[in-house]
Amino acid sequence: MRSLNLTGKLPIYMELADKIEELVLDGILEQNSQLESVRELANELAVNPNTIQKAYSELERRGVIYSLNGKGSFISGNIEKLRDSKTAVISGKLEKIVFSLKKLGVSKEKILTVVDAVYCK
Amino acid sequence: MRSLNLTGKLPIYMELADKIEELVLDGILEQNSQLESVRELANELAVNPNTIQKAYSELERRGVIYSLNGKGSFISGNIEKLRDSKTAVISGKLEKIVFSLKKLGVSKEKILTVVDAVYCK
Amino acid sequence: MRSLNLTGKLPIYMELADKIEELVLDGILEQNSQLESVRELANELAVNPNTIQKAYSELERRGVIYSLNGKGSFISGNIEKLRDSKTAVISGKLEKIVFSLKKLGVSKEKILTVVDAVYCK
Amino acid sequence: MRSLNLTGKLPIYMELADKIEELVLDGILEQNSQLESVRELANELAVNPNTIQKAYSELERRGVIYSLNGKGSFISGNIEKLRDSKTAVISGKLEKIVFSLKKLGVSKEKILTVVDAVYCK
DNA sequence: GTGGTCTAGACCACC
DNA sequence: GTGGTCTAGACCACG
Repeated sequence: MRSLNLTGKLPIYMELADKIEELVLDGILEQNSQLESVRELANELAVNPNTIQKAYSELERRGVIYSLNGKGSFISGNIEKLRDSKTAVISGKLEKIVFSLKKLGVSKEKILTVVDAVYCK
Repeated sequence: MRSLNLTGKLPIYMELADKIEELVLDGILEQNSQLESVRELANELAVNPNTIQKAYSELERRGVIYSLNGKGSFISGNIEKLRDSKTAVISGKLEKIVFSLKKLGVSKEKILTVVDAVYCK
Repeated sequence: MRSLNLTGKLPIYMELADKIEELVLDGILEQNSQLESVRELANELAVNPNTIQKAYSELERRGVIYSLNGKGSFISGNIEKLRDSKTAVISGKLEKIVFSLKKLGVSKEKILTVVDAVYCK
Repeated sequence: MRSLNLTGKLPIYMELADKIEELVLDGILEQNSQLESVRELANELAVNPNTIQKAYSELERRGVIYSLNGKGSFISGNIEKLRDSKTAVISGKLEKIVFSLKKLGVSKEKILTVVDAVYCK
């Protein structure tokens, strides 16, 4: 049985949604492939089906998955658009972070060092 | 009367604490100077005193302020340490952000462009 | 093999019924001609026979087709009446839509422009 | 005690959300005014609080209301944008409707008559 | 079997 | 007091 690795900072359904979204964006879950059913996953993770349902609803809202009544839930076939919008969001966060560091007196070179480090890892 | 400029994403006491911390780190509130009393500030901001109290507690926990029983709350005299720890925290966030962007297929050059843009602003 | 072009907003049996009704009203399926059997169509569309059955029931309910026990299902011979009732239904929807737009502050002229555009297309 | 006037076509939480949105767009509920609490409304309408919660979540997602933890839920202060997007959606529906009527052989003049009738009402 | 809705009742952080 | 999350268990339409 897989477990959830909860951070506890976010509600369960949100962490689950984020995790699945990440798997999709990383290409680990293939486009149009079927997800586990609400009940299956609820059973596996020892979580209430309603919570899984909420996670799936959130993912559908984000366009990460689509659900067919009576058939199941499936990974979206339109991931590029998703990836673009997510990139835009995270770039926004990057700007804020860099701005904060600048205000704290961190030099540009120091930041570039961090960026380099991550990219060489 | 000053107002709060709530973003609504965080609890009020947290936003208030963040704001005060920022004022301290920016040098606008001087070291060892006295903060307004809980009741004064609550009155000014039209906020429940409990909320102010919680914000002050949060700031004390972070080491941004210290409280003297019966005298009031004061800005910490050791801001450098504060600035360092905050820098460390934000650098950690920076790493995560950069890692996410790398996974999304964003090139290092694109990131450097964003960093440059912020530093030239 | 024909496929379904599912929109996903409606249940499959409903989308199928709508599509067949449209073919009838457009005169593509001729009056009193025989429809494919439930099993044939289910096979062609790779859909559960129950779903086809339900679509046919829906069409019979609407008066679009009629079924003869042991012989099969046939397009209704009285399409004009059908067209009239459908026109009435859609006109009702039109009224609601126009009323909504009026309440939203859209001028009559703006609506007429839209109507014109569709009719000149 | 107010009642719900359920149509039964949509889930309760959706009908409720639609109804409240309508009241907001009609200007009956004023901007930034406070809504009844989840529990109050649940009690009034004899519906489970979770259902009301879901309706409020839906409205927040649409930008019709905003919720402050521990304070309550409030009508959005930015209704114009809402009205515009809703107008766009309904205009799209109008096009589809008009197109259907055209295909059914309804003349443009007949449609204009209906539009006139609504606007003179 | 599937997703989705609803109820009942508990718990939490926040104000 | 408030909104929000979660569990447990039931019911429905759909395929």
